[in-house]
Amino acid sequence: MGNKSKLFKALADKNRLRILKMLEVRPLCVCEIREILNLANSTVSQHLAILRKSGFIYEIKDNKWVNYYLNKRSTDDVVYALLMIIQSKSFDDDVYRKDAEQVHLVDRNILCRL
Amino acid sequence: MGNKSKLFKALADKNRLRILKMLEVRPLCVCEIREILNLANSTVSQHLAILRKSGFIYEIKDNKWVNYYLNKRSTDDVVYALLMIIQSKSFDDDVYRKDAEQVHLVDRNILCRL
DNA sequence: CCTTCATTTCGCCATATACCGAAATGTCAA
DNA sequence: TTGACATTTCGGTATATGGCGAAATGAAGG
Repeated sequence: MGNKSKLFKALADKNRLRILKMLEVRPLCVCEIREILNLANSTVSQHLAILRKSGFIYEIKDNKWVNYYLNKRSTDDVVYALLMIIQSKSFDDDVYRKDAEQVHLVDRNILCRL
Repeated sequence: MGNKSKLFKALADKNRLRILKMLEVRPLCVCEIREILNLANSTVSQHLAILRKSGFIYEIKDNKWVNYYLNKRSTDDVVYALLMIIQSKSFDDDVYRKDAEQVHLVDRNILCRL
């Protein structure tokens, strides 16, 4: 329903696509994403809010961190289909591969201080 | 390859989505689209250029008109999958339905003068 | 070659978006 | 309650985008 272009707007940003591809590897907190994308915490937080409002991700608070998850079981057909595309083999890029490696390396207990 | 966000940017506009949904009904020229969207010819032309450069549509010149077609047989997996979503039953809206009606009614021989 | 007419390109303006740092918020543990 | 720390919200700025009208382009016919 509503405004379909809003869904595509959420995906129409290089950094937000990188975030979704990283969440494909595992759930992440803001500071882990900040470290990999090399952006300000506030900027990452904004991107996550946009992806969450569109239904592509959801959050679960855990201790002092907020973990963000890829919403693989979205009940919105369009969101679900879009996430399938983004997770498909064809949706690939050097940047995404490098980010995925970083996701395995980052440790929130070391890097998280503003 | 290249910049995946560019594909989503092309779809991240209300009027460009309306154009794709109208082309689902039948090929159209610039002035028919202008009439339905109520935009300037130059604006429609820009939107079509963006959709064409991303591979969602193609053009075939016919007499004095340029006809734009939905590129249903795109060889780019991602473009193909995105067009499938846009053509799916779930991708619906009152605006798209009204536009589709208009597409049946417009006659380029009557309305085309700048 | 000249005219006509659909379309595209250009220059400009208003709004939307991405980004940052600073301040506010929220949560946990001392 | 207070302090520490992850996150979000706020205010501001630079760039990107969508819109228009005018001028340029291109194709068809006289």
